[in-house]
Amino acid sequence: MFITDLPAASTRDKILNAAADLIRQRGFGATSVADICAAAGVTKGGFFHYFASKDEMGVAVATYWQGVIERLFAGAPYHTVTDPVDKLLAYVDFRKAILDRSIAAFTCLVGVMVNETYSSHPTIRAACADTIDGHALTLAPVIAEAMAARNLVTTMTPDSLAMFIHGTLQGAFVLAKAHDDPKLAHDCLDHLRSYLANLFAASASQASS
Amino acid sequence: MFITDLPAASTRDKILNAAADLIRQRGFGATSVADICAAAGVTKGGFFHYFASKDEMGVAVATYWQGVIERLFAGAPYHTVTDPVDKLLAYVDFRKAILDRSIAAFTCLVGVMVNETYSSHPTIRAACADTIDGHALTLAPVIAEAMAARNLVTTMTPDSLAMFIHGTLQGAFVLAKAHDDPKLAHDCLDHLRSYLANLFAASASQASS
DNA sequence: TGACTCATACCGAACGGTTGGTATGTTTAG
DNA sequence: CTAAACATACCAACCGTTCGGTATGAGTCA
Repeated sequence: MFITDLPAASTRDKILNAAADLIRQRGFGATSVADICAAAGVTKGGFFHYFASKDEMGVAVATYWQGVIERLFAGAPYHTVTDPVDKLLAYVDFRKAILDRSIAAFTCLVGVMVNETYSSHPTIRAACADTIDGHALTLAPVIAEAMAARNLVTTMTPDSLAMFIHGTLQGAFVLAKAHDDPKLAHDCLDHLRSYLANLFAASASQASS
Repeated sequence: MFITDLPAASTRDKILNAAADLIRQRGFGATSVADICAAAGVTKGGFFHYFASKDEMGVAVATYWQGVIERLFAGAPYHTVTDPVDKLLAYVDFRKAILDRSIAAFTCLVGVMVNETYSSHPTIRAACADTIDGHALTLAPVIAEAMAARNLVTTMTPDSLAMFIHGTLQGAFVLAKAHDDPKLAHDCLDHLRSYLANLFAASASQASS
């Protein structure tokens, strides 16, 4: 979604919301602080009252973004699914459902930012990494449960699969942007779903106990 | 690789090489034409002799990049593999082998550019899409062969799987950048490999004729 | 051969606009 | 009254772009 649409509590949040939306459309370097101020309904004085520099604000949005997606996924239906494998698939289904918005609205902020900053702005890069991990690794426990439930014997770790899922998501976003069409992303998630389904279904036959 | 290391035939290519390397590190918006000129050993006058604007040069690099990866993959060992399934897996192995360079050196130019330009520079976006498709869809025929060879019955199309593979690659790059560590990318490609292996192995049992 | 023309390749100073950032207010809340 | 929360005005640096210029070389004609 466009988080600008949400009611923003503080001025700081208003700035962060506007920045996140603009950066997702144009990237970090191409959005000026003047643009952000205009979108947030604040002047530069207000901006630099809360952030010492544009870069510092960059790490702030990356961190802020973690809270945004936390709220977005908190009420998602996959949480009510009991079987861990089904819950994992329901997570993918939820991500698919989100794709029914405009590209700029379902795309990942930190995925965009990290491309521009990973070598020149280490602090922003680190904040992006934390945000990605913070959400991605919430899947690790349900993956671990799923492995146990299906007696999956493998060298693969739950963390690694959780990161793969989110890597695939990031890649799906890139393809959708390149073609200006969410269909590519849908197809990618279908493949991801089928990978997960096969992974846990195949081992189900060799499960016993 | 850093394509700047390659011997550049023309001045135009020198500019394009320098631009590609810089953009992969900092992004399109953050690399100035002055930076590009300095890296290419050309002055601004020379730059604008070949390109009417920075944007026009953006679509030029995106197109130029297609030739670069064509040359990179032309001599890759996976071409000599005869069995289509093995060839597909060998392709993934080759992509894994490439990850043994610095992040800026194995990362995808158009994947970076499309993030910053998909909504504001339609022509650059389109050029990026063409470049991605141009390489990704070279896998479609071998996937089609693999499906035929293993009697795979599915609604999935070769094109869709080819795009999924490259979506996964793009996502792997994002994760590697976020953590400043190619290990994440390696893990992603391992999962991708296992998806492909299972996909074509599972149907082998139900293959006959 | 040599003078003249013309096109291409490239240089580098300069321009107007924009950028991130600052210095200095003025307003508001406690 | 004080301090935080903003607004206004402004600056130096940098941005993409322009443009007058030069160097080189190929083509033409006598």
